[in-house]
Amino acid sequence: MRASHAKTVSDAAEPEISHGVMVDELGFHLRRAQVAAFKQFAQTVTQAEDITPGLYGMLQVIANNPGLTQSALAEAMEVDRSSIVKVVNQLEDKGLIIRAAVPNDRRSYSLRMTAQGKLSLARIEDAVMRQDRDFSAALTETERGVLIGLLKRLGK
Amino acid sequence: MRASHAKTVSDAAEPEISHGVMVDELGFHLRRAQVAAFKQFAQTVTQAEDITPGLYGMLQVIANNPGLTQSALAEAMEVDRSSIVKVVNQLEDKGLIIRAAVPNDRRSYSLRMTAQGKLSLARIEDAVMRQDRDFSAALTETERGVLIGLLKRLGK
DNA sequence: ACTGATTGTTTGCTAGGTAAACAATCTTGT
DNA sequence: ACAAGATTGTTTACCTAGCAAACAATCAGT
Repeated sequence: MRASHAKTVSDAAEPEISHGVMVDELGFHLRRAQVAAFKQFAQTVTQAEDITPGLYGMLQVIANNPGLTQSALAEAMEVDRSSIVKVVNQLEDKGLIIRAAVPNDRRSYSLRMTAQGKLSLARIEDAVMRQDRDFSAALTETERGVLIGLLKRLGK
Repeated sequence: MRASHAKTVSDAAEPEISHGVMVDELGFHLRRAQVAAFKQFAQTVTQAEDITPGLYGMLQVIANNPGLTQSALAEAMEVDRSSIVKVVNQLEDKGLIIRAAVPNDRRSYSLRMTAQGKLSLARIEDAVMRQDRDFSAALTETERGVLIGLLKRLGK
């Protein structure tokens, strides 16, 4: 039984690809949705504000936990300490944050938003909010809430 | 108002990191859930069957659309044609699929499962199903269905 | 038979992450 | 007080997964 060469029936150029049992897998749909969200983010927020989802997340954590150290940030974002370095470099190069000295510890840096960083984040937040709403435009407000609620309960 | 140095109140070592407005963003929770799913997949399926989520997806599409070409696979998976090459190489090296000749087109390959590939996929599917259920163990069957249904409607 | 499109591949690039080693610095046990 | 050990940020090397462009081989249409 051949699945290809369906063009004898109709000249519909659509592929009609089957995904088998994956349509019942949560992980599959999770990945699909996430990739789609990422792409849309890139085409809107990244385009306009030159910030990636990762950088945005870091920025929010810094903004909401002023003075935290790089190690704390790494732990909060669940990435390696060494991964943080280039991220912080980028944000500092953009003038959004600073590495401030920590009074009683000359090893670590205290991460803080700059004035410009706060202004930029406000603008970025706007763009992100718009994108986020756009992305879930097919859902009602209630459904959106349900979805977030369910996502929160995943993964132990 | 300082957010840090809470250790004067109690010696709870917990970080208590705030994520600000991100807790209301769908994209944030989507990413979190997906990363968690990926990690759990790596610790179970990849561990036991030496297959990544990406490879598994490819394998399913090949299994369910036998004879499709690399370009068709690329389009189905929404990745570049050139990205497919190493994936197909890996799957072929593992003996799971073969690049078969296409009768009237010497340019393209017809991708098909090997006998061993079919056996392996059956085992892998089992592991994936278990992982997928495990990952959503906190949800009822109904909730799981609702979640998948909502995810399907996202993204344009 | 030419022209143009398609297919698979290679090469070079990027983003994001890990792991190990390291110097500087802090902390702790005795 | 101080040696031993732990932490912090950094660098380096490595890995995966993706894109983009160039390319030879091959096919399709006129």
